[in-house]
Amino acid sequence: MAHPGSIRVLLVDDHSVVRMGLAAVLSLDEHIVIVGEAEDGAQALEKFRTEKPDVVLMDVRMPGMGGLEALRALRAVTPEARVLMLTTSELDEDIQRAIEAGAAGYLQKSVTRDELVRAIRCVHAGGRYMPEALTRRLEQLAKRRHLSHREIEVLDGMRRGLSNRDIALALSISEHTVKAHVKAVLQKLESADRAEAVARGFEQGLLRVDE
Amino acid sequence: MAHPGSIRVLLVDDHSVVRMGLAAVLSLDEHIVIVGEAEDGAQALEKFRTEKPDVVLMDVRMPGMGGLEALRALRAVTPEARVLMLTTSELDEDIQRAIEAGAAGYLQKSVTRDELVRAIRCVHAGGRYMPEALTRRLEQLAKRRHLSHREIEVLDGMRRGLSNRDIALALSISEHTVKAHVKAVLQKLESADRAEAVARGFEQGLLRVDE
DNA sequence: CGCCCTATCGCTCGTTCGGGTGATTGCATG
DNA sequence: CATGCAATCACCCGAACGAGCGATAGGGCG
Repeated sequence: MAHPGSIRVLLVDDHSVVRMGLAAVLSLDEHIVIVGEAEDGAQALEKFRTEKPDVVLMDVRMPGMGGLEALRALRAVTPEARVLMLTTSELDEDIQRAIEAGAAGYLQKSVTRDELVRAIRCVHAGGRYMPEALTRRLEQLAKRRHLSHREIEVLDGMRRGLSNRDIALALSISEHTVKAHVKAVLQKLESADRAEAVARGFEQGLLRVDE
Repeated sequence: MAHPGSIRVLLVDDHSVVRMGLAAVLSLDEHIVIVGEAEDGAQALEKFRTEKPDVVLMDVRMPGMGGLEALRALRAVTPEARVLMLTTSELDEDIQRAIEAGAAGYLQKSVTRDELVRAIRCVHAGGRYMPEALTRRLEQLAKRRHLSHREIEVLDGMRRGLSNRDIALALSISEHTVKAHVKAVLQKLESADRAEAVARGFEQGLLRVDE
């Protein structure tokens, strides 16, 4: 190692431009050494085994094995791995899942060089790093009433244009019960009708575009 | 200019990491010179006036004035401006809009260094650059019936949970007309009801999560 | 053991939705 | 000029929706 206290970093992002950018930004700090790059989750696991980095900088969205899966897989094998998640999409409850999955921090790609370096140092030192804006979002997410498993299934039925009766058939329950669930969904999502409920579902990440 | 045939490039992206990455990638080519960077649309217009770049590399999504607006504004004043749009979100009909607004090319950030440089040269030479994958998407988009402006307004009403009557009030038209629009939307989106239509709206990028 | 939440089922009733089938105007494209 | 499309308005009607009242049974938790 070039410096005694150097921090060995592994970059994981499917966009080469972003990797180059991170490398360019981080190479300005003499304590940080890029020991490897990976384009997807599988490569990340591979590189982690061979390079044993101190900190992993990982994109959330990647083709194939996504960042969250990779994070979980990594933590399952090596719980002491320090992983800083990076993202472009700010408004997501991926954040929550990332934290639950054991991320040591969560950053947006719009971070300044300074904040990025601070975050890496913080994480390397064993701490957690979370930008203020995101902690605020987290609180919002915690506040929001969350739907039960059944209610989400019903919401998904609505999304697919099914009538209450058809949802009932699909779930093998009575139409009355479906209506009860629909009512609960509408209340919890503060929606006037199923159309708005579906919209809220998308907005809050309960429903996803990629099917 | 360092080289006689050098291409003067302006970078526009709100993520400093991406700008650094692009700068790092492009500075490897001796014919390309970064003459400026901007963080948003307004800055881009400003920089364009002062620097007169040959090619503008612009992100689609930016806070404040988005990339598309900036593109339109730029082309309105300087129709000969050569703008290459960059994006992370692959599945979008922003592409179509970008082309309509006069973009000379459309790239994803996952491009290789090689392709990026080729695209810049191509655009600088007066051509258009469009990755194969995106041309295929464009055809798909062209196939799909697209909603009129009014129909999208009505769809947005549905998304907000408004009844036909309320949409009518909001748009200052009769409820009958709204029903006609709703019917057209349901047909075009092949939806059984407004809930599914809203879902399709999100899936096809007609409606956006960020409000 | 109570308490809360979830899932399930039941009924009524007014409102809204969406299909069917029309029409007219205006604008643009060919 | 004809054709097509968007936007506007109009009527009828059955089916679906959502509100407002319920109830019962099971699981987790203090």
